[in-house]
Amino acid sequence: MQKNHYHTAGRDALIAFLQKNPDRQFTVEELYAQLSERVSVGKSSLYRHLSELCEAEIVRKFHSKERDSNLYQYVGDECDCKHHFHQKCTVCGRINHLDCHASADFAEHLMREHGFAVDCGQSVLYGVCAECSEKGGRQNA
Amino acid sequence: MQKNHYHTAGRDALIAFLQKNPDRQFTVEELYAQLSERVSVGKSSLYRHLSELCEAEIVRKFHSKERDSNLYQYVGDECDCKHHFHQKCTVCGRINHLDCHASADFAEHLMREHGFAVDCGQSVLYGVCAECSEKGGRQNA
DNA sequence: TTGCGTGCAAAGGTTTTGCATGGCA
DNA sequence: TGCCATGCAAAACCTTTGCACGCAA
Repeated sequence: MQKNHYHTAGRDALIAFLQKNPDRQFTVEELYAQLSERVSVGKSSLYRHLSELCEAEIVRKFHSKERDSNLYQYVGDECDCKHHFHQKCTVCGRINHLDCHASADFAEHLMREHGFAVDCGQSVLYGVCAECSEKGGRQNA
Repeated sequence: MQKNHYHTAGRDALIAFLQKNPDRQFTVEELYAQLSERVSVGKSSLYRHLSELCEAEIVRKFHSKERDSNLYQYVGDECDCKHHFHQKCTVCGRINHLDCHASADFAEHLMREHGFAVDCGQSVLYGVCAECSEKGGRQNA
């Protein structure tokens, strides 16, 4: 990929904003609201950028069941996300990277015993994170 | 839930069809095409039924990244899907239930080491299944 | 007979596309 | 200067909703 020929204000602002919040997800609407405060930007351009950034795997697109909308999150380029699973908390929405040998072990088990070549990068484990568990219970189903 | 007062042809046909293909997922469009061959059915009713069946956890709604559309799959009621992971092949689209101790072991590891209470039922592992691997390569990215 | 379930059509929300303009190199 | 990227508006798309009718009980 990597076909962004020109450097433009809107694009830079979008990437910078996402990059500043690597552990958060945003809807297009939220990104539009944030960015249009500072620079002139249209939603169509946002969609175009996000779609391209997703292809380049710099940004990831999620579908939130709770909010029933698409969310975007920066995942960086140097990320070794292809080699570990991701835990997504269904309460707070945060995504944690599971940098742990068990990840690799489990992937290997899947391959050996089940012939299944799991793509860790794509696979998201849903559940409730430690913090939210401690806070007691589930805010939302 | 369980509030279906009446028994109607359209509803029965939908459930029967999904039940006959427990390992496959369908878009609303596909379901509409299949069912409208046999019985009179409108899309709005399909949406209404599916939405209700999802609430009752008889059907599960997935969002397919590849096809970028919502898919529905029968999961039954007696299903112990809450206790094992699911493998989804990104080539053929099939979902396999991972009835295996490693599933539980991994879930326990997540809880013990990471304090993460994973919800297996919601968590889908993406990858390429054994069959598709043997067929060689990837039909679609 | 009663009232829920239905299909149709229209509305609603989100995402994509066409096109002329403006900005980057 | 040439061409890409942009923004606007319209279109396309999927899903929900309103409404009058039909069918199950």
